[in-house]
Amino acid sequence: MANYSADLDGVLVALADPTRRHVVQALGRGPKRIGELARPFPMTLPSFMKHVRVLESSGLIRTQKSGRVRTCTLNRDRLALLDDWLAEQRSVWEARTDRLENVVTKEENP
Amino acid sequence: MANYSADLDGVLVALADPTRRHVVQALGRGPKRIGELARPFPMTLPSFMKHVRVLESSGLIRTQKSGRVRTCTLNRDRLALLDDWLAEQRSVWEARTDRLENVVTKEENP
DNA sequence: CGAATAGTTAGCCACAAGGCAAAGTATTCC
DNA sequence: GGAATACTTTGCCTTGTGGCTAACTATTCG
Repeated sequence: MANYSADLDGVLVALADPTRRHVVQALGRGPKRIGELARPFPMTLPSFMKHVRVLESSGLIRTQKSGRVRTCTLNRDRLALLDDWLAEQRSVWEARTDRLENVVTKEENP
Repeated sequence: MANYSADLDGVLVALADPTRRHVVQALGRGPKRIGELARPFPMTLPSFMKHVRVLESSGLIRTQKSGRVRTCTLNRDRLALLDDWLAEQRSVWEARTDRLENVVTKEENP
């Protein structure tokens, strides 16, 4: 589990920005170099690089430099953290729904 | 669909904070009044209220005042936006995996 | 070698986010 | 009616985020 909450926090902070979500989506189609990734966005390269670093430090992507080119890859495992959290929430309110149904049942058959 | 991206943005921004995630989790167990919700957190009420407003404007919770008490309720539909986005990502990279498998297959049977 | 390419570093700026204290407004209780 | 309760509003402060320009450091191509 290794600090689930802090990790989840990083992932959510990273995804709470449209540019970064677009990058995640683009990388879903396969690895890309920085320049290629940056092209669609109306911002300078240094600004774009900040987003890349946020994504990298959240663990959502990995990057690797070979020669003068840096290539980015999506790390799908990290998105599972979100799945897990959502599942947890669902389990919380399903438990509650069950309790409510018990109440209703008891009222129906007193 | 009504501006899916902006809505998703609001939801993710709201969830990208541990305090607000805890509130969502607490409300999963049922509606609660502001004071009750705020109690576990080491911050003043005005600060806490800012979080409540962020959650409310993201649509993740609804609030309603009766007398001097404001009650908060979780709006589960909003979490579905996240489910949808995750499903979309999965479909993107599953499509890619399929393409890769085609390549492998072609290489195996040239 | 020299020029073009691909990032990177450094430094700056504006504004949003998250926190506080203090004072204000309804409600509700005695 | 007066005191206690349950938020609300105001105003302020610090830090973090996202963006820019300009200058710098490799690589690679001709």
